[in-house]
Amino acid sequence: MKLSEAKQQFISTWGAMGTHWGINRTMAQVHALLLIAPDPLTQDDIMAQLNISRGNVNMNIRDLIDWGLVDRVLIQGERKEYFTAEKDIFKVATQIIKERKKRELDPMMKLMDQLSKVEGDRRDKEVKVFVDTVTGIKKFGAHANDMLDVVVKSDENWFLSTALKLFK
Amino acid sequence: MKLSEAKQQFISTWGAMGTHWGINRTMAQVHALLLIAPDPLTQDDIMAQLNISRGNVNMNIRDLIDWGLVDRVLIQGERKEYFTAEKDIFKVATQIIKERKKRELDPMMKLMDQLSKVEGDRRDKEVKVFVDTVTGIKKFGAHANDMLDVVVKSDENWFLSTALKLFK
DNA sequence: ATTAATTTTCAAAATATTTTGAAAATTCGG
DNA sequence: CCGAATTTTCAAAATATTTTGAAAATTAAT
Repeated sequence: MKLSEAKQQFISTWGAMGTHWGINRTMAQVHALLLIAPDPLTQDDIMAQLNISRGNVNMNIRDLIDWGLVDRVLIQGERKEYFTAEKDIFKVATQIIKERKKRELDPMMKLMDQLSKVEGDRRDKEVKVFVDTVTGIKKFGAHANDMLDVVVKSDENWFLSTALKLFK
Repeated sequence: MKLSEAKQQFISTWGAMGTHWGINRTMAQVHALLLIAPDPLTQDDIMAQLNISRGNVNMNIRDLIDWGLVDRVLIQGERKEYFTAEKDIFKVATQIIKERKKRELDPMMKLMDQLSKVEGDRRDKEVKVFVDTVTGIKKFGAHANDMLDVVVKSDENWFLSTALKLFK
């Protein structure tokens, strides 16, 4: 397979995958493009390569920066802004996990705490099932939280990788 | 907080969360409704409680069954079909993880294998960055795969929970 | 076999999301 | 400070997704 073909394939698959992960196709494609770009790119480069409008590039780049996945870089003597993506996939994953914990898991757990304090008699079936469900989610959330911390903190830790396999 | 209010809140939040996880709002809401229902529900029950059309309920129930999160139950003497959701959240998570591994992670890894065989000189910067990125994703995928297996196989395993905390 | 209850399908309508592109705002060299 | 280059914004247009609802298919009781 030719490099140009492989790049296309990579960008398009990464984009499709993005939609399964709650980010939009274009944002994921911009990210993919930057991931495999040896040097920083400008908005115009991205527009040209992905065939999308300036406004679109601008918005998606901004979101990627918010997610901590892309950085602006200033190239001396150049007026234009350049953009570059973190290339280390473990760092990328770490960043995504951190953000999603903050944006999704934490608020969800806070809500479950509240909901578990619902009024009503525990002997009422309706109440019992509700509280049990919410409690189950809280427990799972705590477990997931621990797991994710391990992923985030361990990166390519060899010992951990080995340890994990013991549990399989 | 009243039970009815808490239920509403739960359903609506679970639905919103679904959109961040690549499933649609309604499917997540139907799931939420079934999670906190003490007894199996019919399509009509779901239509009434969520205010959605019959066709919509039907399609989303089918998807939930495909995901292995909901089961049809036959109630003796009744003509209608009833539906019930797995209530154990750890089992729910296990099921979701298994499915998503199969639907997303596995194909992605297969593609990365192909892409890593791209032709071209490794001393070419373009080629190098591309191959390095793809290789990084493969490594991460393997790691993620192991982690997820641990989650799936360990469930509420106390020892594991404790062990995980050591790595934090 | 007939029929009424129930489920499924799917084209069209409604809704939601994404994209565009041109105008406004900002930045910066001279 | 001026003006050209660049970035940002955002309403409107394009596109994509979800929902509806009625017709078709299926099911099961009589």
